[in-house]
Amino acid sequence: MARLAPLPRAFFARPTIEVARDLVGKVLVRRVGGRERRARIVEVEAYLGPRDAASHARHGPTKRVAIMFGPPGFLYVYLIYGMHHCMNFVTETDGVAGAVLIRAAEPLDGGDARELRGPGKLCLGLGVTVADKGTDLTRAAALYVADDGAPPPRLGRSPRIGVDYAGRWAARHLRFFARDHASVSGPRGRGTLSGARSRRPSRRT
DNA sequence: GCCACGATAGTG
DNA sequence: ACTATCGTGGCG
Repeated sequence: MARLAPLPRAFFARPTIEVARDLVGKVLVRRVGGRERRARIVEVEAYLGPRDAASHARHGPTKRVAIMFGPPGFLYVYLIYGMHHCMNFVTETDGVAGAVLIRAAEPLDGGDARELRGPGKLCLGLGVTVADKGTDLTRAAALYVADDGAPPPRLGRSPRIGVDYAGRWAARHLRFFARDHASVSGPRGRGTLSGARSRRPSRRT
C-alpha cells in the first residue's frame, strides 16, 4: 500500500465551511500498534466560532475547547453523553475558533461498512479517545488526513444533527456528506437524500 | 458546591 | 420514544 502524505497545515487554515466541504472524500489514516487503518470520510459538520450557538466555542475559550481557538490542523476530541467520543479537526487561523466534526467514514481495508458510521462509532472503530486530543493531524503519525487522489464526491448538505437547541443556527445547512453513500450516518439513512429536504414534509421551520 | 444537560446509539 | 452515563459549564 502506497504511503499517503498528510494534508498540510494550510489545508486546515481556511474558513471552516470550506475545510468541511473539502474533507469529504479525504482519507483518514489511523496508525496504532504497528497497524495502519484507512477510511474515507463521507460525512462532516462545520462548527464555527462563538457566534455559532451550536458550537462548543459558544462560551469562549474554556479549558475544554481552548484548542478550537488555537492553531489549525489539530485534533479536538470530547466525550458526549458520558459514553461516546467525537473527533473534530481544528480550522481557521490561530486565534479564530472553528472545527469540523467527522461524523462517518467508509472503511477502506474491508470490514463492516457500518462500523464507522456515526461520530461515536467512528471514534470507537478507530480507537480514538480524549487521550488523542491535541494530535497534530499534519504529521504522519498516529492519526492524520490525506488525499489519495480519488475524485471529490458529489456533496449533499443539510442541517446539523442533534443541535435543535441552537435556535436559528440549528437550521443552517452546515452538514456535508457524500451523496448516495451507504456509509452516511443517521437513522433511516437520514442524509442520503440530496440535502435539504427529508422524506417527511415539514415538521418545523 | 450543585445540578441540568448534551455535536450519541441501541433497544422497545 | 426512552435511556445509559459523566464531564462541562452555568449559576450561586
